[in-house]
Amino acid sequence: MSIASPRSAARRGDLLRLSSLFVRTLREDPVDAEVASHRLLVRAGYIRRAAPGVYSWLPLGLRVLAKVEAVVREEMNAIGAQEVHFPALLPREPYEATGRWSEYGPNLFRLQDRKQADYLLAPTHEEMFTLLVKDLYSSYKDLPLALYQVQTKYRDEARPRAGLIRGREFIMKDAYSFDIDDEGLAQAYERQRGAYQRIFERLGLDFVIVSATSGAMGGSRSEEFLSPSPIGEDTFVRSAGGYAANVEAVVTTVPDPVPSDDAPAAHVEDTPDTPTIATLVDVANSAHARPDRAWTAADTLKNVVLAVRQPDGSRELLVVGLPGDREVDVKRLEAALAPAEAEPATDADFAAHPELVKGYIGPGVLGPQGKQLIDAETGEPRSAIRYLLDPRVVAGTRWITGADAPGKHVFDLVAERDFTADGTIEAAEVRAGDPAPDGSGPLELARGIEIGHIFQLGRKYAEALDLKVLDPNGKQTVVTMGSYGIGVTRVLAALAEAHHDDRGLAWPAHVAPAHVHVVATGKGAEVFDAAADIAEGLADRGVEVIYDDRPKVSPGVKFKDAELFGVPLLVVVGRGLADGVVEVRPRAGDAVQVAVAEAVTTVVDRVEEMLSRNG
RNA sequence: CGGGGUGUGGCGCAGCUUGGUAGCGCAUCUGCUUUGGGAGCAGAGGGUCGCAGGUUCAAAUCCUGUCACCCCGACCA
Repeated sequence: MSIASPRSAARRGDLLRLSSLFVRTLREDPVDAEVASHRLLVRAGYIRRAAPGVYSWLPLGLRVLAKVEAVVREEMNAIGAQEVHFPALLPREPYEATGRWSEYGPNLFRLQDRKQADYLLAPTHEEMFTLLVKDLYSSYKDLPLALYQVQTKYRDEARPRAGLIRGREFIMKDAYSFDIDDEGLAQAYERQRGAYQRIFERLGLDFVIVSATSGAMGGSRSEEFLSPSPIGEDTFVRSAGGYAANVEAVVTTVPDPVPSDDAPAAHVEDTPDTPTIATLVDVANSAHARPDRAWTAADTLKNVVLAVRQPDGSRELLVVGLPGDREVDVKRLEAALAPAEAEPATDADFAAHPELVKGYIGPGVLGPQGKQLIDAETGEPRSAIRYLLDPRVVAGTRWITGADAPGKHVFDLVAERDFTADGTIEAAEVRAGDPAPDGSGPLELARGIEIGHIFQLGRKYAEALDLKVLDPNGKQTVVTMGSYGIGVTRVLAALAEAHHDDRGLAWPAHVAPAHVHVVATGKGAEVFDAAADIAEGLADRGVEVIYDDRPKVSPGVKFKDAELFGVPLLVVVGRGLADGVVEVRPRAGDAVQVAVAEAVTTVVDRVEEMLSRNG
């Protein structure tokens, strides 16, 4: 079904007759479909749900999928990556070796064979790629190497949603690079990055590249490709000056220290019934008003108690201090603490630490200050709770914060002068208007669908699986790897999200299931004959055609179906035939009348023009 | 895993309060009419009412249990 060049006419285009095409459109939205891509792909008969997060592909959907895959393959091949194909069904052992059999947790589909041997449905294939290269290659002369596959992946997502956007079975292109040194890895990464840009450009999909945290996968550099969309699950920031990042990766701009020589000494004040920031600000303004302006939440230092759980299971308390007008962003917090995880402190935690007075916690009992406290009962120094500050709390800044006693707060507590912490942490939420880390202006927040992710894995998997080659000096050297993924089915969904209206899909020409949709309206044989001639003529010239040859179907239904399918160019053969003309109109646009005799030539030109616009 | 909700022909739903012949729209099939924006008339086929147990002369409906699915929050292409 390749998109044959109409010019060459070397190959006949597909001609799909709706009277026999395996498709059924739905007039009503499926009740479980919330987002446009899901709703329209089901209604237009591209996909059908088979199980939660698992979809069957019908002819039209499969055609679009194949086109997306074709673009991905062409660009992968163009940078010298070679296609392989691993099983989706894999034995346990390789995943045991890297620890992922257990680390992946409940998201891994596990099963047993008749001998009770453990298997899994692969969520990703790092292990297999690494082992395959290890099997076959053993010299630096074999490198660099880049391999990829287009494969079905399985993840038992806690909550599949939004149709193809987050499924439990999905198609992913995953590529891996193998290099002898960091420089080689950096080059491989850049090649993949370039290929990704070309892929999404050719597909007609807007995207932003944001720097990302590499998270549990380890590694140094990592970027995500996001398709901006309100229904996206990732929040990212960008500035007018070109900065873009996942919120997890945003580094706070640290203000300059504030001179505090003339700051008043810290003083404790009565602030009864002020366990929250809002009540504290109210009381501060009524009972302890400052002369120049009103107190705001930004004047307060909020201390949030958390429990941090390390991968080895150990657990310790942590207090994060941040301006009272900002919330803790759990994703940023966990990214900052990775691989440890954070959880809320429990009542038992507070019971074990009587110095923590809920609602009135201050730096006085935390971190460096806490180490100086002597436990009244034992006479020993207390075990101080680790205390990390938001980077905005720089030397000289003045705060209202808890005095570690019920109903009391400290005013004019100056950072560095009156208290210090064990360090800083990027845990506060990022807000619109915050400065970009690179000075390129204020940030705006937006949502995006993650359609690709590239990162420099480094040597984690090569070490775990002992992938080494001999270097020029005859020494065993661990190979360094990169990993590059594109969610192919998700890309298709993102395309549908980006290209639709309230009447249906509206595919870019390169991925549409066909180039032209020919509709015959009317009942006379001459209409169908003329439409069939045009459809055949177009196919002969290499154009892919959907031809609505259904008899006894009203024009309204045919138009509605055509709009639902989303083929970019519509040709209507009907009432104009008496005057020797047919209508040619784009999916969204105005119709032009074309003489029947010119129809094929005109449409071929239009198709060529559409296809040459991208890639 | 926490919260909310729903299970009735392929799809969308009513019926349940107050037990008594399973219904409507779309889709499908037949016939006639209709043919430029989801046609009309007439007829037809298709349902273990999620599952199990209980109450009852009688259960889609009441009771108990269970399973599944969907939606909103913590993970990822």
